[in-house]
Amino acid sequence: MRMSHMFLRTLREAPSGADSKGYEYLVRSGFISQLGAGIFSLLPFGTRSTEKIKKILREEMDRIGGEEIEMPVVNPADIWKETGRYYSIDKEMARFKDRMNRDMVLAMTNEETVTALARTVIDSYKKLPLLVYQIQTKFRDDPRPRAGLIRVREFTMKDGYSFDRSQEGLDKIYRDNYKAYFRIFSRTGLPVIAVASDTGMMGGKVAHEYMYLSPIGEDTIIMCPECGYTANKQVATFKKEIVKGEMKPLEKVKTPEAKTIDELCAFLSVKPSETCKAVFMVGTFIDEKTEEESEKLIAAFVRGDMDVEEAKLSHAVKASELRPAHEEEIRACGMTPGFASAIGAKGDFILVVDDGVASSTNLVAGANEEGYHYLNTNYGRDYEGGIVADIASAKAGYKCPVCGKELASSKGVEVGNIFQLGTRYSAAMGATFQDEDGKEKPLIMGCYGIGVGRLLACLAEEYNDENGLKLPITVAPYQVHLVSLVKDQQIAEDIYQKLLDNGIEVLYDDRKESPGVKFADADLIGLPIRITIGNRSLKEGKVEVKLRSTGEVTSYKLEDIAEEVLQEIEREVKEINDKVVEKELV
RNA sequence: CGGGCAGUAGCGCAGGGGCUAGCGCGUCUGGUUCGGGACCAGAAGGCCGGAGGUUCAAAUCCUCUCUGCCCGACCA
Repeated sequence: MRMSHMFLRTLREAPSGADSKGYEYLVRSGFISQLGAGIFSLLPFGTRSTEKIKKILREEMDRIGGEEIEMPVVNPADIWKETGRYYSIDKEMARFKDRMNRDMVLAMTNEETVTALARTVIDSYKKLPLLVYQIQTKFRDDPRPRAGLIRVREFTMKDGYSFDRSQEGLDKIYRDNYKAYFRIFSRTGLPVIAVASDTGMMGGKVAHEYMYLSPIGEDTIIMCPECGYTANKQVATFKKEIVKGEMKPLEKVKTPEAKTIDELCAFLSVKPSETCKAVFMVGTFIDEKTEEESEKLIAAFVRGDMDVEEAKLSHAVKASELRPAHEEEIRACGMTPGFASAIGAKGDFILVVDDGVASSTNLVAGANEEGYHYLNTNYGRDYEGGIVADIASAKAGYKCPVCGKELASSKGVEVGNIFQLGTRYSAAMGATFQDEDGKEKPLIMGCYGIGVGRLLACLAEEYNDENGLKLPITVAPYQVHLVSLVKDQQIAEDIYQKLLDNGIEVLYDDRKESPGVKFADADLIGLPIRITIGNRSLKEGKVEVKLRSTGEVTSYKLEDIAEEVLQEIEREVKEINDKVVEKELV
């Protein structure tokens, strides 16, 4: 491609609001352009890089037996009503009516669509397992897009769906995808880790997220440097140190002005781990049959030295949504904010007790009376019932649930996820197959997603320096940047042609610009191999080759240039392929 | 959805009641340069986000509204 006629404008200054280097360079070098909040155009460079990522996705999905399909973005709402997600997903899904006044949605993911397809295509166990995937546009009306391409509203996603007849079959295809994902990310050059994750709106049980560890990430990952345990903070567990002793008699004490755990501990001279903390939320529940929404107060109790993890709590009570409770709602159930416990509570609420509280003895807790606390409260003796579950937040410094060593935490960007869906969708939509025993059974499904734009954003974040991008050769928009500094265009034209004839992807800077401008742009765009044609080396019949990754410069004879470049391309591709990660799910 | 900030030339910004709205970069013309964002001369380009109001006079003050960014709630 000749730069003199490209649909491109490089920027000297950072766009306002660019908070990360990766995003800044993607805009400045002309990969992407913003149209609205969380809505971007891909310019030629962005499109080419994206296409390379898609090619890797296709190769790796095909490798594990995937078949590419393309499903519609616009869906009739009916199928979303069948699974109930039309009601359970809030404003994040764009909805509209067509001219006949029919309810329509923009499919933000395609479980419903693919299940509707499976209904018509799959009838016998003999066809199973099946794996289909697509690379398609998604629109999710995120309330808060941010950080360039990291969190957007419209994006391209590779979403795959598997169908099988047994859990064992699902386990296998899930493992295949798990492995394929590591190959995909490592072929693009992005370092990722897989972490156990929350299933969120997808439903289902087993799930993993692929995380690119970076401070620009919004997810928190808990990991054990010792044994390798990793999990998203939303589901991470940890070893709770339980203080167990002889149960002592309940005792009410005056604790004026001790509304917080800190104040309480200071006043009574106890440790936070010897207290019990109340957190009140109101959950929204949807009746699966009538689809009616109702709200209910949730009183959650964790030990004073821990915090409630909302995702865990939400799972424990099976709520579709949680919000903080108002004071009146708490009082209506006989509990006193600031001095609350479940002892003496009444009315219709859901009690959730962290297992760390349930198994501890003699905790200090509120007496549900302004200015009073109880000493020596014990679950099972002073109050009982409700749900006992792990609802506490894991933190760095806590003990690893596996090996007991100290946990660490890191920020990460979720670039991919895989879910075992089970029969959540097939059962709701009647997507069945006839099994060997002649019986109709719901298909057992899995789904597998990778955000293509987000992946590019992470790569830009991982590969840059003070001058611009330096994407790996497997995802760079072109392989070679040919920069001509000499007046006689013919020499450059000849080399350009020669490189093209050898099947090399060349960006040819044929613009009438000063050397400084050309070099600055070349650094900014950061193609892996730069060929400079200048009088300095031309005198000796040579041109210079500079590698973006290392800065290494070598001169080659004019007649050898295509050959040398081909070798360098091969070397760089091999370097990445040698590092392809083959990782099995354990 | 709450809290904060901002919309002025293609991009980055200044100007905060007064006469023709500026600067840097970019763009166009001509010339000189030509290995790290060159120089000289000339030029084009703005209903100052939108709608109402106050005023003799509004980019500037007031009200409403739209849009974007940051923090939080939220989110794959």
